[in-house]
Amino acid sequence: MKVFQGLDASDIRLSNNNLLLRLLWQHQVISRADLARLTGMSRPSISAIVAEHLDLGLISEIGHGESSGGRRPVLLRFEDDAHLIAGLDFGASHISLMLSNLRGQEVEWLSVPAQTREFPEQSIQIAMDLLKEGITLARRRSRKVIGLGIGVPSPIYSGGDSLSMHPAIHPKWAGLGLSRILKEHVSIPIFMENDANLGALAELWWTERQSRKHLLYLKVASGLGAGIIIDGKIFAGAHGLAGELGHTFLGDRKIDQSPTQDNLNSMIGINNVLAELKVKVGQRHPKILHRGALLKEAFETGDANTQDIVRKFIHRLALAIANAMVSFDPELVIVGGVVPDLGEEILNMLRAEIPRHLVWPELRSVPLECSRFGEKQTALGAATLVLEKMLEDFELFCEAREQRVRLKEFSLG
Amino acid sequence: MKVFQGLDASDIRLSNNNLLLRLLWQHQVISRADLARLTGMSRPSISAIVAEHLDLGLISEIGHGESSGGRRPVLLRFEDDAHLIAGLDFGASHISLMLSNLRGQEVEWLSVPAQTREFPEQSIQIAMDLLKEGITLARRRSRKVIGLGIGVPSPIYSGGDSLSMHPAIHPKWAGLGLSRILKEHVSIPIFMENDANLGALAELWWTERQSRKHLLYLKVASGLGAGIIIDGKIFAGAHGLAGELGHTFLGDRKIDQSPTQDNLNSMIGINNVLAELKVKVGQRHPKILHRGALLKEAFETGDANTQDIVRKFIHRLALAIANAMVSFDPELVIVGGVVPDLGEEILNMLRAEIPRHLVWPELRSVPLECSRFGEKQTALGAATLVLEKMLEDFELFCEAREQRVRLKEFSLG
DNA sequence: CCATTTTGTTAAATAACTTAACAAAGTCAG
DNA sequence: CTGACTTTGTTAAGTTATTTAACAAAATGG
Repeated sequence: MKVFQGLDASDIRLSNNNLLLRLLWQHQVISRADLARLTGMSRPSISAIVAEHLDLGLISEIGHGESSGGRRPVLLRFEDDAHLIAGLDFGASHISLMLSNLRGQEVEWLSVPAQTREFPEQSIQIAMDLLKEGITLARRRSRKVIGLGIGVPSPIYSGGDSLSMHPAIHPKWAGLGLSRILKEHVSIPIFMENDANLGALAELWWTERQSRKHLLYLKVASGLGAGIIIDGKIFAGAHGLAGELGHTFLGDRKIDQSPTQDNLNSMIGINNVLAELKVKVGQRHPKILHRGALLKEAFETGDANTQDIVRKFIHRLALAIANAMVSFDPELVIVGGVVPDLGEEILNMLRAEIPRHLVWPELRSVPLECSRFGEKQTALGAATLVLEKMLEDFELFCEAREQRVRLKEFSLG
Repeated sequence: MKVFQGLDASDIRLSNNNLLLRLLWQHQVISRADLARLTGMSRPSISAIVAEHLDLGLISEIGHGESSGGRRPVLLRFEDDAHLIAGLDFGASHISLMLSNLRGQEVEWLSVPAQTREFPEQSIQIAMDLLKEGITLARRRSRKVIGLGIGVPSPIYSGGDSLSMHPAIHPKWAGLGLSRILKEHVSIPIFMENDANLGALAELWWTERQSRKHLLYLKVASGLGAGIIIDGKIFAGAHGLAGELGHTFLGDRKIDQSPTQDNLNSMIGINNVLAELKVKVGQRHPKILHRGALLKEAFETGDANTQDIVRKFIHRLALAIANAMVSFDPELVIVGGVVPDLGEEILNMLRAEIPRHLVWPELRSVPLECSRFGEKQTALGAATLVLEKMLEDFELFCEAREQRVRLKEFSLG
């Protein structure tokens, strides 16, 4: 119904308000006169809106800029540290919380080992505790946490009034409405997304790529997941399943095979590859993300057979990436998960093979880069998701004034 | 730069103007009072905007509706036949022109055999002639053609100031800026798109599916192409290559194979399948689209070996569709090209196999339907593209008042 | 040092919407 | 059949956000 809503004068103010906030954020420091030039709006209007933002403390006047032949402009600065954002990551082996400022800069980092897939209740308890600690830390800095982003290693499942892990791959989470449970205990805006999509979002926002409209992020870990950015936004599909490339097939598959066999998750998943290499995963690499180094080591020190297995892995990954590129036609491909730890030699094999599977010149010259945030990728992406929503609709800032945290009351069963 | 433009009062009017036009179009017949309720706008505002549309002749008052306990409402009707739209299809074997009204209803249909891939200049000449004839026919009905949509069997290539066929797969079209050439001779708004995307658009708009946000259209003809609708809009990717699924790979591909071998185009393309079946394609089936019937016939009358080949074809197609579904996560899948002519038996084989490759329950219950517009699919989609643009930005209607057609002057080299 | 430029503000004008009031045209109970 | 009530569409006045025009403050520069 909202779609068919007519606009009135106050909607203009809302829209222009958000526009100026975005521009102030983007430019960090800018004058009213420049804002007027940038937007085509008149200086009186700019002044009126800027006054509101000054009142709210999101920007401040920091003195004068250089004259360009007349009166010197007053410089406005976006206050990156006005508030904090929480990014929560339900990883495979850890639950982590990042507190970031409004520029995606890490302020606090907390991480606790946890088997999220196996122990949902315990995981939620850990998340609550982390959140509580994060809010305490924020308070110590006299800052408020204005929003919470949550990353999960699963497509987002919309069950009833809540978002949660997908029961098809997280059966023990079935019936646990994660977003609802958290909402009952934290009264700030909450957003939830798949980890690969958040990884893509982090790359889009924090590595000089905000101008890219279409971006493909491939996370190779225990399986293969894609984060898809279309028109600068996460694309999740009709049921949150878009980009679940681990559940696609490459080989000459038999009709009677189960869809959990022989898919890209099993062909490309790092644990399967390490198992095939008979590499023991010891205490040295408790985090899946760090198992790329094991593969690198095996390749560098192994015999011909070992190298063949690695080559086969890279071959399949190259095919999967080429296929995904033709499907989504991105401007940039970023590979995350274990890939950044594979080392230059293996990476160059990958970079060399992909174009061999592409007919289109445009795609052959699409850059392939490594993700840069390691184990913090998802948490940072989760914080970024909150920031994105807030720069989009500034009213959320205003609503999120008073947060009551009642974490102590939490207990399941 | 336009992105950062601030809004002012006249933008509200523009937006509300378009909103009402869309609603009038959707409802076909509706009163001012209902429009006010639907949009949340006040009745005086509605009246003011409706008056403008009445002036332009896009709607008319057609009497009174039923009373709901008070004064009877004046009913407004969208005038579907106020203008005509041209949809031009550069097919593999034919060039066709559809004139449609503003409801996607066919008014004229012209089609001429042509080898577009081989003879670009001749094809353009044919298209010009068709367009000229179409405009003449429109004039005879005292109607104006207010926009031209063009469908091409190629990704759209943006070279310089023009859109054209992609030179990588249409080498003879290299350097021919199709949209520019046509723009020089027809002074109405022109839009161009890939045929699979237009097929998807036609399905979205004209078969009670306008509420679907994400839709996947798969055209199986000489190759495999996907039309992708995301959020109700065509998704073409960064270089117009999104959904070129014929250039992805399924089998256990060798690293040194060329990307033009062993891809889905060759595995699923109808001509290759018919060749494997040793079916002679005679005069009976000059159009690729109609070769589905040959496959059906072969399956129904053939020996075990023949049936196996058809089964293998369906198996591969099922895998390709399942993979595409996991990638794009649509609400609905529509198969076009030769598939609608394969008959119920083969279609049921396809419908039965796809869910076997899907883990996600949501995807297993996504409907698979056949496209319904046959050889007119692309031309209808092209006309639809124009309509979409115009309902989105009504100003295009106003600009397209005076069309000067100088088709006679056209000649290449 | 004075004319010119640039910036930011104040005051009046403009454009689109809203609300309030009203007339027209209908329903419905008694 | 009549009078109270409802619904629709219009007119007039009020609101909100914008714009333009005018101006003051502050800097440049010959």
